[in-house]
Amino acid sequence: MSRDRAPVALGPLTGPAESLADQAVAAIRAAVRDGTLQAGQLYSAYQVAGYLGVSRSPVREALMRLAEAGMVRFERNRGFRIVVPGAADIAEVFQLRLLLEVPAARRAAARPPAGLAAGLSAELEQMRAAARRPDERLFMQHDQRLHRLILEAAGNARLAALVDSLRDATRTLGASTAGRSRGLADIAAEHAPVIEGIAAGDPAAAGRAMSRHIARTGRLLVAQATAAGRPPGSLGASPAGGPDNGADLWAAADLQAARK
Amino acid sequence: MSRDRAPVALGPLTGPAESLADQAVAAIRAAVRDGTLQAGQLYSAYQVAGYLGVSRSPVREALMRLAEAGMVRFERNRGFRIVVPGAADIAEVFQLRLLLEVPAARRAAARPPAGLAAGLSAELEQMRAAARRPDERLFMQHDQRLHRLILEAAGNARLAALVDSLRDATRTLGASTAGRSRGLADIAAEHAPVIEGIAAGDPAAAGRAMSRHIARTGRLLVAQATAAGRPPGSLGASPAGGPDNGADLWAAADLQAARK
DNA sequence: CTGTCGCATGTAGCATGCTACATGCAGCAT
DNA sequence: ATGCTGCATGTAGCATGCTACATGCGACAG
Repeated sequence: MSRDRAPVALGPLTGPAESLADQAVAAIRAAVRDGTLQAGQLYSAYQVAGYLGVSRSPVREALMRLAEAGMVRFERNRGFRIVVPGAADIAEVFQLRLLLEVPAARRAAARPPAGLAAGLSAELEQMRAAARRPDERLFMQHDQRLHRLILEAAGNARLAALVDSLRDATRTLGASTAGRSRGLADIAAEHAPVIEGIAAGDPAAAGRAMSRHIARTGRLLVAQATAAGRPPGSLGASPAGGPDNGADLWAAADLQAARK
Repeated sequence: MSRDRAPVALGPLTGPAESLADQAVAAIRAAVRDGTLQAGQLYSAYQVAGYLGVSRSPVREALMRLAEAGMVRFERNRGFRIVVPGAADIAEVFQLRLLLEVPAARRAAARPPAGLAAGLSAELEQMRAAARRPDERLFMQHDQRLHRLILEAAGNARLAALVDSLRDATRTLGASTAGRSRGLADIAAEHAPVIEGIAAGDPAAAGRAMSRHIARTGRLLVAQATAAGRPPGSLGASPAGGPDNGADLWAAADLQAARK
């Protein structure tokens, strides 16, 4: 090493921490949120590329990632479509979220990192504020952040990433549920006992509360999808499924059995 | 509709059910299994494309999917590397498998589809046969099939796909554990109580057996990765992790708590 | 002998060209 | 009128061209 040289401490620049494909993913997610890309409608990677001012490659890559998450679906030589998850899809996603997020909440309560409870309370407060406006987009944003804090506290990065991916599959549902805005405050309230359980270091309570919250949300969305059928005319991919669709989120029942 | 025409019933050809990218994924997985692509070594999409006789596009796509599963890692402007999972990675994967496969086993036992028990027994027999040879590759193949049968029986397609993806991340470990071939019969034996539990329609027993099996495997691999350090000189990406690495697969302990 | 620099080499990432194919619609036979 | 057929249109998927950059190595200054 050289002798005298001003020691410079610079972040390694992180490189292009955000490749065009990453940006495209974010842009498409945003476009779906605000309705620029409507669910059920057929689009092409061509137009999206032009719309974003980049070539088709990164757009295609972004779409493929989202397709793997179940948010979009490719139709060979036709285009791609924003997927409206059917009741069966919603049930699957929420079954998985139960399996993953409930233990995460327990873990977070058992070994809460410093400052976790404070961060959670802050997010909850933001959710309540957003519910009062009401601003559903903002609400969902803080909801996601709250859940993410818990998942990260569980200390398993893959778990957090997985749940993020699962949320993508049901992302179209949040914005499309008009008239449900009245329930935002209720949804926020469901998070309170989770936070209390974590703050109190009570894994069982935190897990129970999280289980209730997710199961309730899942049941509501499944029922909504089942009842509404296909209101606008979009076709929700409902592969198989059968009549006992969702099986009332068997994981919830499964957890009950395990807790016996 | 026309009047008289022989009604022909042909499968819709499934289209190119196997795109080049899909084939590339399979080929790369196989190459990793049989050592054509060595873990820790640096390769490029260029050479793989030539090796497979296709262009870089589908190869890149395949690599990106595998990267998302954690099997390979891209290094900007350098190439890609078959990831040797560190102890922390292994712990994460097996935590998740516990969270997902244990409930799946319970569900399969609670609602066993027709013929499931028979199929499971057949796979187990194949595993035993492979253990006697011993043929580790064949063994692992039937092991995966057995697990997949259970996951599919749980009736959640995403769950099955997820676990498949998780297996990719630890795929390099199976073939590299020389001298462990003696334990193949033991591993096969661990599956027996799972099958019995499912056949008997006893969810609790099936779940317990599956939990033991996965936790044991995970602990073994974590210990192996921790002890061996880095034998050949390959660098296993061990981001953070700390000393309490793996935390003995907290999910296992978490399940104990839940079963209280 | 040691540390630094410049260059050749090779890659990921992005842009763009090319092909087979799925669909919609007009024209035609019936 | 009605159902089939051929073609124009537009897309996914694959192949290929292009650029910035990360690294290894050898020349060279100190």
